[in-house]
Amino acid sequence: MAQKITLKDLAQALNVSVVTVSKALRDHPDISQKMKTKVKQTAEKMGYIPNIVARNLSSRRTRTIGLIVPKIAHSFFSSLIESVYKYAADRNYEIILTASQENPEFESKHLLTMISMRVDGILISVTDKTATLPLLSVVRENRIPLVQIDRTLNAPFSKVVFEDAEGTYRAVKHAIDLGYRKLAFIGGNHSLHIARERLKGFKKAVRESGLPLQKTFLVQGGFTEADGYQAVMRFKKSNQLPEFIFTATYPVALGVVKAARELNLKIPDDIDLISFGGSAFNAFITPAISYVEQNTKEMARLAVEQVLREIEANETQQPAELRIPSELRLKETCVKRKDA
Amino acid sequence: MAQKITLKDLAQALNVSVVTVSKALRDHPDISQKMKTKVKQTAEKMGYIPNIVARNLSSRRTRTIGLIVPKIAHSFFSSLIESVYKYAADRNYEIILTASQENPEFESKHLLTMISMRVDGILISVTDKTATLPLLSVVRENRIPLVQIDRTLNAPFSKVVFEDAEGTYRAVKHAIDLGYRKLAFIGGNHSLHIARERLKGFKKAVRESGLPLQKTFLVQGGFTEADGYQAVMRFKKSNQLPEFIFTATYPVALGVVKAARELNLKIPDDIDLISFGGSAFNAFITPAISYVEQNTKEMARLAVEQVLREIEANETQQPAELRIPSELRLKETCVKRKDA
DNA sequence: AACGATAAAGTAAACGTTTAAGTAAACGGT
DNA sequence: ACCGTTTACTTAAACGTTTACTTTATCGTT
Repeated sequence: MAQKITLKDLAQALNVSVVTVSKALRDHPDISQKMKTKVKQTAEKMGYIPNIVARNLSSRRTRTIGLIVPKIAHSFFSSLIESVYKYAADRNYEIILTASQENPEFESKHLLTMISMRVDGILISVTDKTATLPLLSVVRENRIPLVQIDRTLNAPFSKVVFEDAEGTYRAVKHAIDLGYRKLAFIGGNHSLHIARERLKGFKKAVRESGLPLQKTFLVQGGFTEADGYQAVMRFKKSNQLPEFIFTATYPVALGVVKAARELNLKIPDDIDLISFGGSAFNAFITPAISYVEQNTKEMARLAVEQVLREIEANETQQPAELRIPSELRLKETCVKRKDA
Repeated sequence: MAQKITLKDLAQALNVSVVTVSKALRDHPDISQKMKTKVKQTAEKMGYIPNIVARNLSSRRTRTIGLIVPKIAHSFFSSLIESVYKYAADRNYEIILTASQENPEFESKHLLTMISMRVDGILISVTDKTATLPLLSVVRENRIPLVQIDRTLNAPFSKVVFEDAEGTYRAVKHAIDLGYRKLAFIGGNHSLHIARERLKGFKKAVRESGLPLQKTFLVQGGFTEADGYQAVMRFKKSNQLPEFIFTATYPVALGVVKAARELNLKIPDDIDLISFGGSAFNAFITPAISYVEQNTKEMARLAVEQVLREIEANETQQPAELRIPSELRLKETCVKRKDA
């Protein structure tokens, strides 16, 4: 077999029109059962493989969803991605994945590529530095359904988020109940909803307990291991160590662990810790970090469902905001009373 | 802006032909500098976004590489994927990623989808159960460049692999030098090159030392945490515990750790361990597992380069086999003499 | 026996590009 | 002044589908 078989080749072999073949293969009601089986048989026999590119151009849809995430090799995102793929596959959609590498420039470039590729919808979780995303207006103008996941901006698109404030509040309250008084928060860029919400939950818990909010203990930065590491190192330098740290992500928590080891601070005895989000590896880490659970599977499910709902609705919908409860999972940090 | 701007719209606005616009935007030498800037300006002004689907159909190439892996949320694969994306981006290629979920059926389905999408080339790392991949003949007939990565089959396509036998050999030899005598190997399906090679390296080290090869200590299975866990549990049940285990992957090693904890066996004192492949989290795990390093970045680089070489060559090439040295990284397992 | 309805096909056009093959004007060398 | 080249553009066709519309034959009703 030298050349690719096309509908035309099948049509010639069967002595029918191209459209008949096309319809037969798609089980269109126009075609008789007899013809359908005949067409399908010869398609099989001749090794016909449909050209999806041509189909996409002709039908003006691609059955494809673009997925833009900041990182792939990252426990939260890799499991989120995995689940998005699964739910999309269930609905017969393909996923085009790109990683912005926490770089807003790449992010914009990839978003443009997605539009160029004519994806039917977009799922995006922005970088930890993204303040605005000007291309969103292009997305809007072209009426491409877009759903923001977890790391969201203040923009008129649907969102799927965790109960960030509530989850953080409960975790910090738990720490206060254990007797901690010097509480720190290591979080992210304030243009992101999750950074603001998690901080809000933190502040609420502290205020409610009548404790002071120490400015130097509220760290604003990125969401990476390096951010956690640097924050602790700065605490140390200024000779002001907190008793408890809430980290806005699991990688930040690992950075804290790393810094603590280098500084010879014992966790949980010298510094205790809870993070927003866990990891498949957490059970193997000593001490296993207590965390606010992020149900990535559920998040993926809701996001895929929402974007497909918007794709399949003909008119533009009101943006939805879907919230996933986040429960505290106590492991080996933050489990005993400070003075025990 | 209601409708998408096309080349035709630009051509009308500029009063030139569609082809002139197309060529101008692509910096084709046919077009004068003056016209190029004029076209580009109005394209910018009118918010033109190229339709990649139409381009792909017309040009019969997609500048896209299909990447099929068994798993995404897996330390080895997620970093491999991340690097593949980077190197592809450097060369202006897009990646279409799918995960077979260690399921050969999905794998075949995805491979067919890739062909349907007319990717220019394919990178594949097969599942831990794949024995043959019949669609490879279709890939061959259609002259689609395909490069196998890490988990390879015996098929006439280029491969990028680690020095599996050598790396394993050195690790096991190291264990023997430390005084271990009861050595086990937990590996994968023998239809995979890496399973055979790693086992070969293991056997070579054992034989060279004049030690016996115990059949019950050579476990053939999958590459997951569950496989490692079950293997140890079976060792225990048969009352035959090895002193040292070499695991063919890092997840298998984690399974061993998990089983050891449940059985109250101390690592490295009761059972010692080296795995093929590490993880970004390894430094946080106690004890940090010693491992044979897999340089995923280099593997990705070679794979992307090789597939692009084959894409850009007009005729079919002789399959290449690229091998990446694998060094032993000693961490906290397998570092002290057995009788110390 | 005539009629509209239905079933099962076919024809024409379109999707938005690129590639290949012209064409007309300007240019340069002898 | 002539002719071959080069420059800068245009025209025509193709990529492989799908969608919208049309045609023809068949069938059950009255």
